[in-house]
Amino acid sequence: MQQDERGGKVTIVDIAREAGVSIKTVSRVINREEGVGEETRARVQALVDRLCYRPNVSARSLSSRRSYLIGAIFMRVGAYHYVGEVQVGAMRACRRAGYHLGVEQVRPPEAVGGVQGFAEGLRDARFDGVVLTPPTCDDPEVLAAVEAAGLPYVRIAPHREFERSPYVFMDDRRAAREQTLRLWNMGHRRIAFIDGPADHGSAERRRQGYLEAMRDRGVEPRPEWIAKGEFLSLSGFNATEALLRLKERPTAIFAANDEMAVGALAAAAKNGLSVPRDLSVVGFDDTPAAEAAWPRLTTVHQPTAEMAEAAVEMLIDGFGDERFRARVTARKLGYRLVQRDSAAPPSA
Amino acid sequence: MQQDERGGKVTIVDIAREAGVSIKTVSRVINREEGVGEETRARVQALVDRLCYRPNVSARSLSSRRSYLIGAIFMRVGAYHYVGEVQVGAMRACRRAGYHLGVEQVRPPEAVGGVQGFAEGLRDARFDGVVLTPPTCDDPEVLAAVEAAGLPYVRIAPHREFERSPYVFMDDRRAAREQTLRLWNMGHRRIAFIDGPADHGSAERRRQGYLEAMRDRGVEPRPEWIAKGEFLSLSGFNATEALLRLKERPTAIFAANDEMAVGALAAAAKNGLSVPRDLSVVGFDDTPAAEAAWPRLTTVHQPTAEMAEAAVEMLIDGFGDERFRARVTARKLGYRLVQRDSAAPPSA
DNA sequence: CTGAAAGCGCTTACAG
DNA sequence: CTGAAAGCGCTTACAG
Repeated sequence: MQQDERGGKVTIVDIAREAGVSIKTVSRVINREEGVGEETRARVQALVDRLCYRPNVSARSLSSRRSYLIGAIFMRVGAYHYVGEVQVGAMRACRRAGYHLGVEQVRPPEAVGGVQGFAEGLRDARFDGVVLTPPTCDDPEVLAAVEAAGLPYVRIAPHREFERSPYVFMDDRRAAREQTLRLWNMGHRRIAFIDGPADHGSAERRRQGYLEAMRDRGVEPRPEWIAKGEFLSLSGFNATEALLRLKERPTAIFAANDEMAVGALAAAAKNGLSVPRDLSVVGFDDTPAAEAAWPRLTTVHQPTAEMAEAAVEMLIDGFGDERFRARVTARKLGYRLVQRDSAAPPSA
Repeated sequence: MQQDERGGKVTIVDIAREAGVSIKTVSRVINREEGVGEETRARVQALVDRLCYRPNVSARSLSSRRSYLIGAIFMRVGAYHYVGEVQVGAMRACRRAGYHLGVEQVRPPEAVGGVQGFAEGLRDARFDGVVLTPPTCDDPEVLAAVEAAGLPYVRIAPHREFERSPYVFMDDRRAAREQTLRLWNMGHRRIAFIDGPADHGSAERRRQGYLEAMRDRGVEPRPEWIAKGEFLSLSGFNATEALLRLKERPTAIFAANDEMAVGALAAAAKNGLSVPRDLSVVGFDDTPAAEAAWPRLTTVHQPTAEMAEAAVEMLIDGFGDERFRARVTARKLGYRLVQRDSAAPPSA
């Protein structure tokens, strides 16, 4: 029982010797392969349990050419709540399949180094595959680096080149359309939109949904109703201040994400407007901030963790498949309108 | 140049053959070991560059017993902005040293599975060492699991057993004391405190700093001035509503973190109070939410990314050292009071 | 300054 | 149903 004490030192050879079988048979048992006698299997398994045997992952990786490591790729890891949600979902799927999760960051275009450092890191990160989160999923340099490294990948919510890889998505455009119509149906006619950053496809899709809804109702939104935003709360604040300075104020503001909607709430407070009485504000994503805001934010629930979970699942499922890249697949997850307290019919 | 095209297929043997040296010499060059002739080194290095040779990490791990993987351990990955900041700092340190970052989650005590699943995952996550973030850094079961796995570890902001491992910290108590005195010096006397969850040592240290400051000034805070909180915005909201219902309202609220302070701001708005005119609110951490709140939040800057960076550095530096656990070290990082707009002298 | 040998702990490919 | 052999691509320990 010395092996026990030296922790992790037990090898397949020890088990084989004790069980009186070859290492190949032990290998079969731990990998749950077929074709092992019932009695043999039980004897080996008992030894494995008793000696707390754990396969050495590096050895397994070396001979099988698999690392059992999945990479999640982010830009701006520190900035968004999104990152944590993605990791929660990705870890769920990893754990189920015996994989582990690694994290890599692509420096944003404005930073020095940029994609260069990422490409180098990717080579010795030894991932079996990676999941690309927005906006890296639409970045040509990132895609080129991942493909050059020969890594299978699944994209989360890509905006372009849908044939280029499997991906997971939800219908942002349709959700934004419904979100807009909800305001319309309350009686709002001057509905403004706070846009997201140019490199985030979701912002564009949500803007399109907004435009589509308005046009469906016969209204061409004025250019000044669409304010620039950066998906950060402060940008929502500034955008709202600008919107409130218009001669004909909007009666409702649709922010392309919750963070900006929270900023909009703050700007309303600063300007002495009571939400939703004087101004309706709605968001998108349904982050914890939406629930915690005052008034609580009417928004759209995006199943972020579930999307990441599905992406990792697709990735792992595809590992058996030679033609992974060719076998184009997509998984669509549903959204849900969340009705809270920040939107109401316009007064007067 | 066939090897080039098959990407990553170039091995140390290929380089050795081309260079006319042994694989051991190639190994020396790629690991920058001493004792290689200048000309030999140059010749080998040129080949490495030309053939885009990258060492196979699994092979290296198997023979050297190092994975070049660092694990960051979290509880509630999805909940806090903190998680992203830690990862940013940890990745900085990893990248400098040629390491990569993996993420593991400990299910909170309330979840099924709990530490059990974590301990198992840890065994085949093959980390060379881990960084424990609050509150995992004070969880006896987590510490036991990490030590049982034989992993070196560094804790971030632990609350107990400082001799048990190296750690990184900042002086929460002192910072909270200063934060409280800042309110005192503005003229506030009824200063309330919103506490954090019981398993977060930082909440306790901040509460102690608050109490210390008040007692220094000869005031024993009434029990009802200390409200329960969970570090989440909604709990700050609820705590503030309760505080505002007291017969003798506090004139200032110190929330143990920014998220709760933002919730406090929302509760003030709901109750028709203008901050800071009718109520001062201050936070702790200096997250992006603090800058984005309205009014912008007066808070304390905690160098989260830097603390994580330092922790990973200490971990990697210690790998050479046999007596890592024995060589107790700690690194202290500084905080910074951040003056914004949510605190002012009490009116009247 | 350089190298030959052994070995890390598994899986693959094949044989029976 | 089971096993012997080879090999994955490096580093370690040793020799000269």
